[in-house]
Amino acid sequence: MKMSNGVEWALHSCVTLSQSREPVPAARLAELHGTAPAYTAKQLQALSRAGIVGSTMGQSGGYVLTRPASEISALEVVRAIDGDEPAYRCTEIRQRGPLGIPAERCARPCAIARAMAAAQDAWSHALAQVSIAGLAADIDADSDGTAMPDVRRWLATTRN
Amino acid sequence: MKMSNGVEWALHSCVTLSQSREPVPAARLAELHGTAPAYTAKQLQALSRAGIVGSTMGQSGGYVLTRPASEISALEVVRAIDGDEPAYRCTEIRQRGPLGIPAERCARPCAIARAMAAAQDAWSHALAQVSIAGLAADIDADSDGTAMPDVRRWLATTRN
DNA sequence: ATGATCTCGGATATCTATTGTCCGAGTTCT
DNA sequence: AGAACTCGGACAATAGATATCCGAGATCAT
Repeated sequence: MKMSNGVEWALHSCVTLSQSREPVPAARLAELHGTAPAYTAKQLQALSRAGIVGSTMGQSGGYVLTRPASEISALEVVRAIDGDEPAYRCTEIRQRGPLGIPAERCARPCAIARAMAAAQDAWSHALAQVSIAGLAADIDADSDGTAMPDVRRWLATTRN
Repeated sequence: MKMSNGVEWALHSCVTLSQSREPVPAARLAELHGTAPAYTAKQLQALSRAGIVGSTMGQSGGYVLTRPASEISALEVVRAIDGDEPAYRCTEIRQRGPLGIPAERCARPCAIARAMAAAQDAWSHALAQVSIAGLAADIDADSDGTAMPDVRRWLATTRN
């Protein structure tokens, strides 16, 4: 079970965007994070499709969060990048083989699928309670309150 | 985020093995579940390496659970097949780019990594409380108590 | 004791999905 | 009106999972 690598980039991008009211181009985010520009852009496109960020085209364009950072959960970001399909998909093994159960008696999902779904719900619930604003605050606290001001300052800097 | 498809096969195999004290060959399990024989064998090898099942070679050999089914958690099976690496891996983006934080000040994991780890812990905790015996009981209950007796009867049948 | 048969185990191709990249359409500012 | 900069989707390369096969080893029957 492996999550897309782009989730990390997307979450960092959202945290960074939460520090700017002005649009930030994808290339700028890639430069700040030290990530591949083209691929970073791809993740931002996914966020845009999901409605988490809004895009402005043309000169002085870029991406902005569409909602307050406190109202965007980490779960939304993960789902936007990694897809919202559950990690476990039941192939209905119980219906196959010599002891296959007829589909009519399979109203409820398989017990194994139920257990996996419950685990995924616990995972989702944990991520739903983490907001971008909370992440930004935690990152800031880890650096004794210097990280986010530094980001704001760097974003305000005109591209040399 | 997608889990290996073999997890489903492995869990069903464990539930089936919990109904037999005699060794069951991999080919037999594949036949019962309607799965590809060669690939099913591969999953059982992984379970064997993890110590969840024991193997007996030669004629009338096969696989057996090494512990009571009530003491084997679904989490162990998932880890044996899908690997025990966490779904989210931090690339330490905070150390990169123009605002990169020096490694010496990165004693704690990144706040984003912490949130993801907490979610994964919630997921693991949920699966750790599900035992193979519990799954067998639930599957049995879903079929009004006919499923597991049917499996025992089928396993006792000599291969024509 | 010996042979034959059946078992697992690891090494080996195929294939899908993720990763990574590029260029065109559209918009904004000058 | 022109030019430069932006996003957006379409296009290769790569890694991992999927699926398979054959050899090593043990057991049972003879």
